[in-house]
Amino acid sequence: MSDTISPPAQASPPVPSCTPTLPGFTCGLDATLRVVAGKWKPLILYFLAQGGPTRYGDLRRAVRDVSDKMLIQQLKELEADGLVKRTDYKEVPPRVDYSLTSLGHSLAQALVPLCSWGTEHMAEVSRVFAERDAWNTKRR
Amino acid sequence: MSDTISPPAQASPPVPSCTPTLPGFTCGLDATLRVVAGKWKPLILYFLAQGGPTRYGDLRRAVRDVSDKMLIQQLKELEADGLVKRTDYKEVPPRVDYSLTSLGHSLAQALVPLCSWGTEHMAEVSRVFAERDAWNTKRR
DNA sequence: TTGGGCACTTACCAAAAGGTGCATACTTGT
DNA sequence: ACAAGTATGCACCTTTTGGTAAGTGCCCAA
Repeated sequence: MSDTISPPAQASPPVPSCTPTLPGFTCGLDATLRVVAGKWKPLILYFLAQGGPTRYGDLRRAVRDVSDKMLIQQLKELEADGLVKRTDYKEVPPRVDYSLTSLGHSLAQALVPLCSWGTEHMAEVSRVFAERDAWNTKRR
Repeated sequence: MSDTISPPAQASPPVPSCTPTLPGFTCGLDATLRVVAGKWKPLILYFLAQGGPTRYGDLRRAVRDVSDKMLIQQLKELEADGLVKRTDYKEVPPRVDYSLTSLGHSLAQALVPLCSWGTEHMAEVSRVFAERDAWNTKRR
């Protein structure tokens, strides 16, 4: 047919196709993204993946810049999505801790390459963002 | 997975720590997320990773449900971030196509595990979302 | 001559996401 | 007595995000 079959002009292996399996999701990637969408979710997940069960206050201090409202909200969603487990010790000064479920753990694993990518290419990303921000602030 | 070396509650510690390397980013994961944030970006990236250079109209039709405004906007950002390359053929009926840069390709690779995760756990995710949506629509 | 496709651009709006700050009920430390 | 810490809840508000609809300039087909 067409002569345009100059194979992988790019050395990298082809990305496997993302087949739509269930209604409501265009593909697996889509499904994943809905679950990790949220400013702090991946960071929470990743943080929990590194340590064991973590108390709310510790989490709060670890994920700096997060507000109570946001942290609680995202934790609740993660819990509802079956990614984290909340343990309430019903004690007098409240004591609660959060840990990953096995599902949460598996997701955290899947995040590793993203994290690596970011680490490897952080310089480029940083530069690009600096430019964009500079341009934005100049314009505004 | 790691074999059963799980004496403590902390089972598998294969998640490497995400070290803050540059100012402005808490970690590599953070950096990555800023670049792929956006409702359509991962899908665009993933789609471009599967085929070669793609014309705007084709992309538009492929990523169904995306509006012109959104597609253009996200493409522009991806281009500004050095992930996609835009080629304008300056022809009479406009002809433009988009392809991934090597940086874009590497990011697409990093997305593969996320895609797989979603595919593998789509049933769980789907169920959880159905519940949540049902609950929301009842409440509203 | 009208209509459609191409690759956008713009103006306007609704919804969602996220932030601030106060309140709770109880305890411990000063 | 009072402040501070604990883990949240809630009301209010701003910012960000995404969607709709229209328009642009050009060409080709009917």
